Amino acid sequence: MSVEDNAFLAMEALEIGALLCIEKPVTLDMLKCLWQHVAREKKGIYKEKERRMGTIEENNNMRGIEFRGEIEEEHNIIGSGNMKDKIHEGKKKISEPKYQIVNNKVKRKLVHTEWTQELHGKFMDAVGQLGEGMCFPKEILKLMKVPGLTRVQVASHLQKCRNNNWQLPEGQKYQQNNVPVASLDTDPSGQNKPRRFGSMPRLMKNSFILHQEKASEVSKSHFEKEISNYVRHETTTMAPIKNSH
DNA sequence: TTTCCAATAT
DNA sequence: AATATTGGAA
Repeated sequence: MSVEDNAFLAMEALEIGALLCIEKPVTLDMLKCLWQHVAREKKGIYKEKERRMGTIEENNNMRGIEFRGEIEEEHNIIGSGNMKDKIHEGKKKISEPKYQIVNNKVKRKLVHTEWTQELHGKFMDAVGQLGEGMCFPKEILKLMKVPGLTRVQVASHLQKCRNNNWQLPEGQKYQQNNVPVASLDTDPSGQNKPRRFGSMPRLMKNSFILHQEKASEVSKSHFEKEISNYVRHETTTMAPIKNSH
């Protein structure tokens, strides 16, 4: 970056190895474009020619690189990132930013979080702590303490779980730390009207079944009891299952 | 203003 | 199928 709008300087920088020369002050617009150059470089589609020649093009305050027309930010999100090169950040599996070259254009690849057994376990723990009527994405997120995880992501997962529509991705076995069970209505004041919001996800049935398979007699009966609690709860305060065609 | 959440998109 | 995004409502 330079305050100086100097073509010669820019060329020199490019000779030395700069990918791009931009003028100060950097605009937000400009910043939004930068990733494309990184992506390009990574893909090795930089031709030495372009470095030396495609210079003095005045383009959105950019020097040294022509990007208008040739590279366009493509907002279409492609495919789903293959989950291979993941890195672990805290407890959340995230993917590195990914790009893909299609038709000589740089496109962003979709990156999404994978709800692993561990992540889901934390989710369920949080849900269990919060209890029926108190399960809001924001609160769940807070209790989960997973760096990088967002409220919206939790909300999406919560939706799936509420609809009993979720299962572990490929091959992972489910195992819970705590067993979150909607507590029975023990509210003595009797003012425990069903809440419109914040309902607890209903994934417990499956979990119980998995548990029972290897559970001792004692804990088995324990689970059965919990199930009955759950069932009762379901019929009293759960929203009806939406029927899909 | 912020957050929810069902519907819908990818 | 799983996760993300949207957009009206609370």
